[in-house]
Amino acid sequence: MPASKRDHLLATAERLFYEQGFHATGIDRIVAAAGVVRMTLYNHFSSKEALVAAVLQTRHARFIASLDAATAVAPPGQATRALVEAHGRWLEHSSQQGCIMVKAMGEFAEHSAEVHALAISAKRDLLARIEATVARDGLDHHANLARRLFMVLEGSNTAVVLLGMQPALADTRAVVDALLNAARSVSS
Amino acid sequence: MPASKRDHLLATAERLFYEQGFHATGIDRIVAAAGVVRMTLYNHFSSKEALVAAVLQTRHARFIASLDAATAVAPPGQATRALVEAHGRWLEHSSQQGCIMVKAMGEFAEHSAEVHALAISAKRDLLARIEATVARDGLDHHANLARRLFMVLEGSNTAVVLLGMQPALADTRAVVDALLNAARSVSS
DNA sequence: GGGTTTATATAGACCGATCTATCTAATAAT
DNA sequence: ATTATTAGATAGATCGGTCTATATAAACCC
Repeated sequence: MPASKRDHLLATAERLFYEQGFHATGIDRIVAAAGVVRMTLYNHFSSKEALVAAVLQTRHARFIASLDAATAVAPPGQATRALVEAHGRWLEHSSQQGCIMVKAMGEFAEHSAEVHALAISAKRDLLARIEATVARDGLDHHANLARRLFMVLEGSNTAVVLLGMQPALADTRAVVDALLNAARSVSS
Repeated sequence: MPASKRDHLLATAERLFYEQGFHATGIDRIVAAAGVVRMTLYNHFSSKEALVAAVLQTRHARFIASLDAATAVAPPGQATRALVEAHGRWLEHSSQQGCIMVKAMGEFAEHSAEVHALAISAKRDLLARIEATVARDGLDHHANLARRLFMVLEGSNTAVVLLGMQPALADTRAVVDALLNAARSVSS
């Protein structure tokens, strides 16, 4: 009972795009790695651009689902920290080499308005989630705090590559703590 | 007195690589934009990979020079903030669409060990500069603090694209303030 | 200065490889 | 019978890189 060829193509393309880059990954390599033939891919996706868009959409859906699952069960007032921890777990098992949306922005800013807009909206989606979570925890100045937490999580994406996973996660927690403590006491 | 063709090629390639991506920018487009002929490029650079490496090196040298110039003239105890401000100015006039080293890591991780190592070492160079600057300001736990400041500056690269320049810079300052205040009072 | 070497740039043909995408015909699977 | 998949040829464009022949111009020596 293998998953559908379409799903298998999506998973294979996601891995190759993420590891090798979008433009550097040809259709032939994707279909070869997926063990299907080129027409099977074009049967499910109208173009490489459509395949890239589908990859980003499905990956983003998984990401958001994992964040939502974590915040949903968090104790009152702990949703923000739960979101940060969930983000850390996402880095650990799905994003050790940088954020795929950032990579997509870099490669498609001038090449595909659709893909670029998709990556941007994924990031805005994350920011909106952070803002809603911060508000739910009853923290003051939640819009300001949310943007700053967002910035820290963005930084942790790169820090993982440069500092290693465990230091990056520890430093992320430390910076988040500093922000949350400052928010409670000072309310800048 | 036009700059040398080599310098002009470097500047043109840097702009195109940054805006359009590395793999998506062909040799033909670079030489056409630079107004030179194909062989002129290969006269100065042995391959596209060598051109990419040269672009990253010269850009990084400019970046580091601007940071060093700012910290060199900073009042005692203010070098860290001066570095953060210098980084912000770099974003304003040279890096409004993400960090070129991050883009290079994404595109060359599996395609060029040389380019990938160069981008990594540029980031480590920045981290080392932050660490030296924090130490010069006499701040405690300077290695920990430096890694966290580094993470925040990495986040600001992406935040510029998603939030706009001025909000990103303001949020960067706010997070840096929270870290520096926490470092002085709590020494975690 | 005049003539000659030397380095740099131009123009453009050329190479094999790869790129995305399409087409048809045969073959499985439901 | 219908749908999905395979196999493979094919298209035209572009890729990075090489080659040769010509032209320009500064550098050097007498």
